[in-house]
Amino acid sequence: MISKETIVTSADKTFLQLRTDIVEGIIPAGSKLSETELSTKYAVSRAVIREAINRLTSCHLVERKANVGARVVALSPEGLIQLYQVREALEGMAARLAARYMSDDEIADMQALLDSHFDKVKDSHSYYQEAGDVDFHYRIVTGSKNDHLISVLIDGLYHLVRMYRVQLGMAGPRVSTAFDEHRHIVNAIANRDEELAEMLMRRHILYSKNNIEKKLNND
Amino acid sequence: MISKETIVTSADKTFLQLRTDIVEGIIPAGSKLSETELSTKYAVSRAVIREAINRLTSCHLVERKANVGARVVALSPEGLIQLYQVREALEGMAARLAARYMSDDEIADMQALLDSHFDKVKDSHSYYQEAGDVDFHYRIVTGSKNDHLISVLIDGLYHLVRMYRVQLGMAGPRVSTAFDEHRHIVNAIANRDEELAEMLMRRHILYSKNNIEKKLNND
DNA sequence: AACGATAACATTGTCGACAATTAGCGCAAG
DNA sequence: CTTGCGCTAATTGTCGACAATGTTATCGTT
Repeated sequence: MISKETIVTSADKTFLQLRTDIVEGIIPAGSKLSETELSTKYAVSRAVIREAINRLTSCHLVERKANVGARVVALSPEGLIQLYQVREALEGMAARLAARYMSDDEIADMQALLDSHFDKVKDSHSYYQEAGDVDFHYRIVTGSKNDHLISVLIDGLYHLVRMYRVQLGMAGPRVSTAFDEHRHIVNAIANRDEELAEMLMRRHILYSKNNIEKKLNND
Repeated sequence: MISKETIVTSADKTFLQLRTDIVEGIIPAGSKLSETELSTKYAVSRAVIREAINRLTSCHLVERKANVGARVVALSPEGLIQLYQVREALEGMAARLAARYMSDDEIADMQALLDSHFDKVKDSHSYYQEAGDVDFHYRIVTGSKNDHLISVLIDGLYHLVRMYRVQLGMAGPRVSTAFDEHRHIVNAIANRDEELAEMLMRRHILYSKNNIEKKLNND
């Protein structure tokens, strides 16, 4: 995971900049990444561009072929499905481990977060609160205390998820139902019921996938 | 995943060399990786060493701090537990997807593989057949047809697993029991029973973890 | 006109040098 | 004796140039 203190080198900044530009679609999906071009555009040497691209490659945001170049990944229905398959496995396990390892204080904090989220949802009814959703999943993942889960999800998959959300323009509705699911998951964690926590999280992600697929087919 | 055709650049070779040297313990766990030192040792420029180290960082085989340097990861009981937690989630899902997506031919091949493995185990009784075990898990993972699962496991976690196996000197016994578990998993996949396949794979990995933990405590 | 070889171009891979940052050491002050 | 400051040495970060590879356009042949 990358905190603000770790952003020190020029390569760090360029990596983050490039990543948001790709996720937000400023650099289109599937487009070629020319090293020389980017180095002039971002005003850094080719070496730092190369390092940034290599890091993006390990996030699966770009693909690179030797002696040919790097391209931003292409978004596809199959890619989305595969992404959610992995999310289901990993976040399910994260919920299980969160039920095992989160401290009572952390759980209380998460419940408070959910309450404040509820107030916002209650007021502006149809407004999709992405930040709240993201916050919730972050807490579960970090609550697992598992470094692999944390890095794979937070440094890797979540950015891809966001890329799909932004570029295929899916900002739910599914607010109130998703909120109830969050509530149930937190309750299971508070009860230290690992089995149920994992099961509910997997269902939650499955529903989310089905919802997105439905939207994909209707367009 | 890296096939033989993709090993073309000097950085590729150096990366692979460094990786095996780390996994096999030739470069000790926890030791510092000096760029200049390695560049003379492997007879390449510092740039390719840096690229190799960066790739190893995304495999979680080394950790890097800005302006300080890179160290080989330290092996710890907690690290091993976390590793197997992720394996359980990912390989469980891989088995589920293998039951869904593997072709009948692929399944038949895997059954044949298991038969040949059985013959070898039957003859030399106490011999731990790591290659067979690795082969089996590879087939399941690739059978999932999920690029994320494939790359995270085969390019990443498996090398860490092997590093623990080699350096903590755990070459099972657990041959015959593990073999039976493999057989059951393949049967579930052949029956297209996703639920059972996932469950059996998760149990299989849990048992394996418990077995290793037991050996760790006895030393 | 179509195809293949070849040469010119553009892009990536590799290298050595310089700049920036950190770690270690010695010295002085409290 | 301990602590804090500053300097030196070593390591990492960044850069521009050169080498190797891939791509494209041109030209000649069939």
